[in-house]
Amino acid sequence: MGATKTIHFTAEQNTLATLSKAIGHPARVAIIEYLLKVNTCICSDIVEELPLAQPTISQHLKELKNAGLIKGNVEGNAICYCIEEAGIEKLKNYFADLANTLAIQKNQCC
Amino acid sequence: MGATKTIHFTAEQNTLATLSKAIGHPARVAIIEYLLKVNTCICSDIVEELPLAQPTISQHLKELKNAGLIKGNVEGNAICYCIEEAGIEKLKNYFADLANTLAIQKNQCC
DNA sequence: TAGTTATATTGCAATATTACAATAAACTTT
DNA sequence: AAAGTTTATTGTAATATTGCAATATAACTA
Repeated sequence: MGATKTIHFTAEQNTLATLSKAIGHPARVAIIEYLLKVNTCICSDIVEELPLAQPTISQHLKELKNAGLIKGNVEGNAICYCIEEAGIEKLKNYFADLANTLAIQKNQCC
Repeated sequence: MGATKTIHFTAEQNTLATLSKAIGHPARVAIIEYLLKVNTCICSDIVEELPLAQPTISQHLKELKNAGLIKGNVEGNAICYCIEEAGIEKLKNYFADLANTLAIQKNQCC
């Protein structure tokens, strides 16, 4: 055993889990925040910015890309990464709905 | 190596990563959604609901509790679990702010 | 073309996560 | 008290993640 039993859950549940998991690491939070800060999308000065080795950051970028939270365009010999709005939007909406439903129910428990 | 280098990141980044990581598993998404659905907070009929063994679910509940996404009250020999609004609220706000900043910047890249 | 720059891949070690059977702990009911 | 119910813990196996050095790949520059 040891592998997540994705088959048993809905596509929506798996999608949200994948997105959340992708942000579930401080380095990846830092990458997203850096991309947001520099606005104009920057390649890997991120390596300069974070206390991690280049291969490690490359790996984190790959995970964020796979999850649909960032996208990358080749630009000369560099790669221009930036935030993929759709992914952030999904997370925003999910938690907004969740919080909203909770508020309506007035959390009448415990 | 292999352990996350939490020390190098801000408390906010680590907090968000912890919260996100906690939802980063479909079973835990399913648990949150079940707790939301039944409203009145239910103990572990969750075991009946999910295709996972009782110890596995107990473990997932523990992680959600540690992350601050659910809370549990002892009620006789059972435990009444329910959603911890504060945790959901943090996630909601974070992603709302993120999406908002993105919208303002018009995502002018790539 | 040789050198430089930017990024990805590979291989590996350390650690964490996921899942479950078996068992324990704590309370309820009979 | 004995039996049942509910949840947590322990131990263990399988798998995944994190991180990096070394190396590869690709494009640009001189």
